[in-house]
Parts: sequence; structure tokens; C-alpha cells
Amino acid sequence: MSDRLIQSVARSLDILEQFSFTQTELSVKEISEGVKLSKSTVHGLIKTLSQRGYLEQNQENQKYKLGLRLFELGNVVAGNMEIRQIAAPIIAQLGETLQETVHLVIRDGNQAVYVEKRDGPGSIRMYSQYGKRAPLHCTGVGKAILAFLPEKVMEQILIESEMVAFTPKTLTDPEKIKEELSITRDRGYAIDDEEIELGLTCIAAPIFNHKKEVIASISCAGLKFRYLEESQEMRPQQVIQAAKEISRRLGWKE
Amino acid sequence: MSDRLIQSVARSLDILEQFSFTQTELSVKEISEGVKLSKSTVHGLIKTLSQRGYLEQNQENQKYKLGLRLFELGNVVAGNMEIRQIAAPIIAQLGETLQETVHLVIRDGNQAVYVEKRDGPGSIRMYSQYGKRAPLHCTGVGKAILAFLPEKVMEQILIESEMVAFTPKTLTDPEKIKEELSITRDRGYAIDDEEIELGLTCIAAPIFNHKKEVIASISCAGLKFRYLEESQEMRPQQVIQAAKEISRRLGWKE
DNA sequence: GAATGGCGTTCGACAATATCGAACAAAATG
DNA sequence: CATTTTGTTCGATATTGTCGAACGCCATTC
Repeated sequence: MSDRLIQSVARSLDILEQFSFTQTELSVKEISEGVKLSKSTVHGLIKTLSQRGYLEQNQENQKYKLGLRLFELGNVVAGNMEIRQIAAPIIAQLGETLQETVHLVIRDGNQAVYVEKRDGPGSIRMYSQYGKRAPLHCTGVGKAILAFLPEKVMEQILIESEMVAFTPKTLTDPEKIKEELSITRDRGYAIDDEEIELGLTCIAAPIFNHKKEVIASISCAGLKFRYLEESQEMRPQQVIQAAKEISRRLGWKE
Repeated sequence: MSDRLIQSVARSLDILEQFSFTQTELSVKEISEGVKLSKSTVHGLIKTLSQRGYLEQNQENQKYKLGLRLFELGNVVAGNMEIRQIAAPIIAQLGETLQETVHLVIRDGNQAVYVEKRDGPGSIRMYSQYGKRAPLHCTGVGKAILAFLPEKVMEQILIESEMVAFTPKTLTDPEKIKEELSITRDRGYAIDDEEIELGLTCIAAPIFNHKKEVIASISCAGLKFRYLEESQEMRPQQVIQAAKEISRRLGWKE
């Protein structure tokens, strides 16, 4: 991909990306500071985005927020996501039998994107949101993908990823991570043992497409103390079986 | 809103809008024909959108489809939509008692956008999709909104809407529609009697915000013959009550 | 296996157009 | 009522987006 990118388009995307679950409304000034452009430049871009429904202005405080057109397009993407439709019933089933929160993520470059879930019972729920992104090297879902990627791709991703320690248990040394991934590959499933949040454990298994490439993974996440119970021994096998079933329906053959 | 819009940004949005539920993959050629621009211009825009994850290229056939970044932003919009969170449980409840498909739409200009639903039981389901848009003047949900809008706004919308007859029962004469809306206002709920699809009937009620402005509506849609049963007499009242409850939780006071 | 056609992609030159600062308007603040 | 802050408009400028032409790749055809 060459580098002759359209400046104003890239800038308009920068503007959209200023918004998030926590930053839902922004003023022109805040946006212009965020993207480091003059107010007038930003204003022109914002005006274009608003007129087309990609941004909306709150008439009470003049601030802007993301518009409904994005909701619309986002749902087109969701609707076209074959794997999501295929996986949904299997994930629901798995969540039911395990009585835990189950996630489906797909790989996008060196990140994992959450595309489907099934919340577990009880008041303690994991924070998770459709479309959320997470690093590959320190999450169960991510490791399940990394471990089965071609070695060169895996190494490239580890080089590109910035290693941030979320908890004392997060692995940040690429060599240690590679060891862990090797174990994961042999075992057939990945374990996240409080690497992203203390008290949180998860088991994840890879999903393959018809070309036998890892493209996604599912995980079963829960509080650590529950995983120590003997009745949970079969859990990894159940996650693996569910992942295999999704792979199969995607055209994968053993 | 003045008209000094940024051409290249508007064009990039034109490109995104070429895609839909039915048109999920497009080639550069198809896009350039769709937006009536040279291949090279389109290519530059596409390249920018792809590099940022708003489009993705299928490596097998070179075609492009909408990217995950839109899924992400679309979910931010969904997450920020207060009314959606508030209405969801009420809609689920209503669907349960009525045993029919229930929809929540919000007004966006002169269109209705479907933002939440609860599918009815049975194999016969209405085609409906999150983010889908529909005209206001010939749908139950739309008429429930139009009828309670300030007269001038309503008239403006009728002027701007192109009147397409979806079925022989669709009203296309603005005067007839105004009469119908007047009846709707007095009755407190709207009826769509096969105006958008033959065999399909629906009952819809308006939702108001804290400023007593109509901003949305809910509907209960089902096959016509079922609505003739006597047991269904209470249905309109139940839809109205649910809509009122949503309005109340949005800060509306009678 | 050379020739053809179709399509995605790159390149260079030109002029259209996006950009910025400054000025204006309109609220919010004291 | 003065002052500050912030959204919006305008005009001059050169940056940057645009197009046509050409390239290269793949598949199909003869």
C-alpha cells in the first residue's frame, strides 16, 4: 500500500476516532486540539460529516457526537460478518453449559476485535463491548490466535505490539511470550491467568477458515477461584469443541 | 449549515454508502461507476479508507467491503444511545405479552431508523435490521412520529418525501395523509394497514422526550389475519402504555 | 505459449480546492 | 456590562486532490 493518502479524508477519520465509549460528546475546540488542526479546518470537516449524518450536533451545548449513519454502516458490517452468524448459536450453547461469559473475537492486524458475546449469569459480569479492541499478546483470545499463526506473522506482530503490563502477571518479554505460545500450540488452547486483570481467568481456542488459517477465537472468561473447582476440568475440552464446530461450519477440514 | 463542504470527504462517504446489506463487495470499477468518478480518484480515496480500516480488500478477488472500524464506531453510537438502553427491557416485555415482533425507531430528519427490536415467535418473521431506514409517511412507526410533530415540521417532511406506493393501500396524496395523521393524533396511536407490505399490519405509538417532543416510536407488527381476533382488542392500549413508560423514563411528564 | 482484454494500481502535471489566520457572531462568565 | 470563550464565516494562498495515461498483473482465448 503506497502512501499517497488523501489528507482531508484521513483527517476526517481522525476526527471520528476522537469519539469513544467514554468520550461521547466533543466541542469543536476539543476536537481541534485532539487532532492538532486549526479550528477552521476542523470546522469544515465536521460540517461535511454532520451534513451527511456521520456526526450530529447537540443543539443545547453545540457539541458534536457520532451520528446515526455510522450505526447504519456498522450494522451492515455486522450483518455481513459470516462468522458471527455461524458462531452465535454455538456461543450461546457453550455459555449455557458452562454458565460463564463467552466471547468471539476476530483478528484485525495485530489486534483482536470483539464481535459476539454471551454474558454469563450472576451480577459479576466482565466489561466487554461489541467492537472493542484488545492486544493479542496478553489476552486468552489473542494468544489462541497468535499461537496458530505462521511463525513469521506471529513474530512480526510481537515486534509491532507495545508491551504494556496490565497486571504483575502480564508477560512483556517477547521470548517468554514465544515460549508460552509454544505451550499453547501443543496444548490446543490458551490460558489467560490474570494477565489482563487480576482475579480474571480465561480459556480460549482458535478458529480456522477453509484455508486452515486462524482468523478468530472464542474464550470462556470467569473469576479465577471458580476455575479451581474439580467440576471444571472438562472446560477446556468444551471450549475447543465449540471452536472446532465453528471452524467446521466455516469450511475447515481437519 | 453553509455549503462549503470538503469535496474529498464527501466523496469518501459516497463510497462508503455504495455498500449495503445486499451489496457487500464491490470492485474499484463498480465503485467508480457508482460514484461517477475516475478510477484513479476513487482509488486514492479507497486506499485511504482501507489503510484506516474503514474498507477491507478481499485478497482473493481484489474487491472491497466495509471494514471493522465501522463496526467499532457503529457500536459506540449504539452504546451512547440512551433511548435504546431504556427501551430494550420494555420492548422485550411487550413482545413477550403480545407474542409479536416489536420495533423501536428514532427519527432522523425525514426518515425512521430502526434501532432496537424483539423478534416475534413462529417461523414468519418480519424482515428488519438494525440501522435500516424507512420513510415516515407510510409506515406505522413513521406516522406515529409525524402525527405528533409540530405542524410546520410535519408539512415540511411531507413536501420533502417522495411518495412511492409500496402497495395499493399506500397513501401518496399529502392531503389524505394529513387527514390520516389527524385521526392518528386523536386516537393516540397509528395503524399501518398493509401500506408497506400486503398482509402486514402494525400498531405504533409515539415516544416523547423531556421537552415533550416526539423523537421516536415503537410498533407491534404482525400478520393481518391475526389482528382480527377479538383477543387482540387490548393491543393498542398495551403498545401505548409501553411507549408512555419509555417516554417517562426519558424524563417526559404528562 | 503468445496475444488479448480487463482490471487494480501508479505516476506526473495542472488547476481546483483545502487550508489557515483573521475577523465576526453568539453565548457564557464575571 | 465588559470580558472571555467558542462556534462560524471569509478570502488569499499554495498545498493537495484530481484526472488521463500508462503500467503490470492475471485470466482467458486462440
